[in-house]
Amino acid sequence: MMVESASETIRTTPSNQNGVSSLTSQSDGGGGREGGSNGDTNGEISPVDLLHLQQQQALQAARQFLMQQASGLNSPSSNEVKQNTVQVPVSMAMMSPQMITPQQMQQILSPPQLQALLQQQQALMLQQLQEYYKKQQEQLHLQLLTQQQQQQAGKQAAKEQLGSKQLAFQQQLIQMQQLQQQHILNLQRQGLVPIQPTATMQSLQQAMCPSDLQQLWKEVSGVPSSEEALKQAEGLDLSTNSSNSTSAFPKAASAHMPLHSLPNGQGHTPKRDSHEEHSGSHPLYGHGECKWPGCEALCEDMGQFIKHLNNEHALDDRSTAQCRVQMQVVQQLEIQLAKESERLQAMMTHLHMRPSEPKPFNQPLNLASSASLLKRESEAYPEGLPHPPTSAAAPITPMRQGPSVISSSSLHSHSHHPHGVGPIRRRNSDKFCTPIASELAQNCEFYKNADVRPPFTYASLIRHAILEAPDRQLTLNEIYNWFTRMFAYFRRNTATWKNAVRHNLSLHKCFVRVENVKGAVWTVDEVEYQKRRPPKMTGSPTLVKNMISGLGFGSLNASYQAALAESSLSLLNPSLVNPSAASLNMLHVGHDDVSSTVEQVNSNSSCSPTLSPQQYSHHVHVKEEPTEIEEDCRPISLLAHVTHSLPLPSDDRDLEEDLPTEDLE
DNA sequence: GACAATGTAAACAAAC
DNA sequence: AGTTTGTTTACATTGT
Repeated sequence: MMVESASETIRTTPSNQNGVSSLTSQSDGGGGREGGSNGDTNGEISPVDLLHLQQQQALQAARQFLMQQASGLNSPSSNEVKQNTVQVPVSMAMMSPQMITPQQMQQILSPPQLQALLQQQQALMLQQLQEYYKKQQEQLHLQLLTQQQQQQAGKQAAKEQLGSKQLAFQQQLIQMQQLQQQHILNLQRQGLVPIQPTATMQSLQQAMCPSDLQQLWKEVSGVPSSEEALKQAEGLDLSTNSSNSTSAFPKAASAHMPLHSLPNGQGHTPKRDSHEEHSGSHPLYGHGECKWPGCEALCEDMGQFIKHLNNEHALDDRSTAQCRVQMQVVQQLEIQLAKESERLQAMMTHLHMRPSEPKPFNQPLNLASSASLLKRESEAYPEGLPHPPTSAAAPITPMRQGPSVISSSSLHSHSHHPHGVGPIRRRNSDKFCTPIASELAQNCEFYKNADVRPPFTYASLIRHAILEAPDRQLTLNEIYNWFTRMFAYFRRNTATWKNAVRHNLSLHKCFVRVENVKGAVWTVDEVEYQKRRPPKMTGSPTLVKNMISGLGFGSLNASYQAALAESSLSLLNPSLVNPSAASLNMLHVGHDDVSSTVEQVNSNSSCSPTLSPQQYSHHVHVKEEPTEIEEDCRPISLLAHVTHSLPLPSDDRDLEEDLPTEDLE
């Protein structure tokens, strides 16, 4: 009985893949009103009007600024159908073809890159915004001063108006702030930025309030059409209405989306399809809620939702405004991404990191390649874990490895899988001597919190988990725990990845099952593990050598390595990193190549191959509960001095086999 | 195109 | 009886 799935029922249903095939252009007639002229206001030419004018100019500037950022908008490209609507966790903001989805970004870029990129992004945008706000404020101050002077001058007539003007200014300021928040929000909404729920919620709430949106739109979108101008008078009412109709607005809806729209394709960012009325699903409808920005109205079924949609989100000012805002959000993100991509490309080019020849384009491919490059780097470096004797070749392999390690493949693969969890081939790590440790070490926190699929294969992850364990052995359940503990990503789709884990454990010889008093535990047979890809490099040792020393990589390698090592040491659970683990676990098993290298490790000689896992576990034994990060009471305390030996040379000395258990195999 | 590595799904069976 | 753990098989995708 396939009980298996029973336990993890979850079974990511989203088989619907991504019903949302197309992002059909936001028809919404959006483009329509270009704004500029809002001739609405009155007609006297008083100082007040002058002020008003200035004000408008300021606003104009603001609009332009925003529009500039979104200038890409015009390019209809962004509307093209994205086949692999893959569960883009983020808003479809990134759906533009030339853009990579955040998820893809995540997979392509290493976490640190991602973070850096995002931070840059944010910093940049914030900076811009802040500058702008500053200017605005200054301007307003000036204006106010002027007003005061005028008041003193005795123009009482204008007094009232001035008062209102001041109010207007204030509003403007507020709006500016809102804009700013909105901006930040947008970034977060992408899902690219690990969000602090609390902070985000606030900004979200503030930013997404319908009425705010409306105002925002009015300011941002430039001048209202004549029609709007007419309605403007009613504007206030309208907004109040809106807020009534959707009283509950602010929070959940908006707050959820960004947070949960994750890889699994549940990202429901509103997509305005004109022909959405599809039978089963609607991009704006999910989890029984209306996903219209800022609206979380509950709708039991499609019918009700449609009704709601037509009633509450009909083609009116508010909806249009919201739509516009959304559009801008999307555009801005796209633009920003493009910029960053370009920058990255430039950087890579500059650093001669010819991914695969810097392609003139800046999009995906490059990113992918660059990513792969980076990956390779990481691969090339040692990680907290020791390298197998044969590793001499290992570290290098990656280099000779073609340019595209990850490439688009991983990007597309998803589409085939119902679960957002596409077979992401990050052969990178596991293949050659897992750089996992370093990667992980560096981005430990990142993976823990970000719902990003780690760029490692199951095998490498499992191995890492096991090696990280105090006694280098874990029960299946512990492995599971490790996964969930270390990766936010593995807190979902449990059925899937757990199955994969089991599958990997059984499939790879490198994972040895050892019967223990307390049941069975899994250990890693490093030799086997390394054997996995013998054919590759084995060929030309000389070549290897060359690669190591030659290719300026050597040096880079070293330093980078050191850095990585250090960081990993500090970040990673000490017990894990410490070489002792390595040495320990490699209780030598005298193997050809290995043996040679082993000499260095002699220290451990004590560990006779006879040390069976059981015994082992006996004295160190910690199992039971996922003891996590505790210091393993391991007898051997090499850590002390070895700590920094990580940089290839020493550690490289491979680990040997882990335990004599191989026979079990 | 063959092949290896990897990921996912699923069927089964044995152990808990 | 229901779960968990393991093993296998099948199939798809990618990269070599």
